[in-house]
Amino acid sequence: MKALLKDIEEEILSAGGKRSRSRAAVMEQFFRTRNHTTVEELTRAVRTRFPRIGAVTVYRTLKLLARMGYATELDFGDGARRYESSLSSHHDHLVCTVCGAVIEFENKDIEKLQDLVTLRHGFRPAAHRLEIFGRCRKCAANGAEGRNE
Amino acid sequence: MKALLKDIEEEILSAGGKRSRSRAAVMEQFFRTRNHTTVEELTRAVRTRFPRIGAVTVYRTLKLLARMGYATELDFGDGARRYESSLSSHHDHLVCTVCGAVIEFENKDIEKLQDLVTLRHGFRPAAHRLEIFGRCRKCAANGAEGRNE
DNA sequence: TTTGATCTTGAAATTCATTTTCACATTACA
DNA sequence: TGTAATGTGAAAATGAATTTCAAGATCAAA
Ligand SMILES: [Mn+2]
Ligand SMILES: [Mn+2]
Ligand SMILES: [Zn+2]
Ligand SMILES: [Zn+2]
Repeated sequence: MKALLKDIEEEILSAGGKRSRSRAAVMEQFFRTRNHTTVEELTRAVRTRFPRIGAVTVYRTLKLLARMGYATELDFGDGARRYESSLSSHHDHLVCTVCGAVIEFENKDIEKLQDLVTLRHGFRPAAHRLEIFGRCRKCAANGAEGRNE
Repeated sequence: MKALLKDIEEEILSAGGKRSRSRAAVMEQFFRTRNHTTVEELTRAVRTRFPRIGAVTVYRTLKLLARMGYATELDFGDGARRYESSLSSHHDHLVCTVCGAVIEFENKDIEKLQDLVTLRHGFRPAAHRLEIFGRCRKCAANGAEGRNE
């Protein structure tokens, strides 16, 4: 984690960037915070310790991390872009439309079938996303209704 | 197609709505137009014949069709919501990040594996989306680069 | 038909996430 | 240090989508 931040800083430096305390604070908070966070959430979290850091810097830092491959941009269709660290291996998501819970899963068989599909179409895949929306176990039991019902 | 529009009108009526020429024009254009269209595109198309129809009506009509189950909202991550008729059977998409081409595919095996995944998590799926981004055959041959490279 | 309650429309205003701008601060490096 | 480049944060701008509202259309009951 300490090493990770150091690596990223080095990479920024060798790309002509400079170090910055604000950015370091945002990055540290990001890798520490729960996954699938929004800019707004992360900004609030960072500000408890560094009240002067603006949301713009959070936007910029997350975009930078995404460009560098250390973060992945997500969109669960609720109006706010979400980010997750790309250190954990690739996975897809079950999104509960009632309580917002996000369950991660990984399924090699699905991925293999995807490769077959793209191959069949002469398509060179670069990325994919699979999101399944519905009710999590708890919310299904409650009989609660989601945001689209 | 004529019958479809009639059905939708009836359904709107019996739900307490009223007929409207503008909405009828938008709906007809929508089911006639190419798939995966944006509000902006559809508005332009409708306006060639009914110049007084505003974009707001197109927004409203598409939202209505989506709510009624006749249209599906899509998001290919390029900033504009897209819609497609939900009359054709369920399918997922390969999206070329170079030329914007969209290839539809359907894979029952993938869907079955998805059901296994949700079952395993006690998750009640209501909808899902699977999008694979990359280069279509033509753009891959060209060696062209996409919007994220 | 006329009436009047209700729905629909389109322009303008608003919202909201994100991006851009810009003056000032910070950093790297000689 | 000096200085050229990058980074910051507040405010302004952007842009898609939604809301508001006054005027227009539709429908069922008289
Ligand atoms: Mn995740
Ligand atoms: Mn499609
Ligand atoms: Zn839930
Ligand atoms: Zn292409």
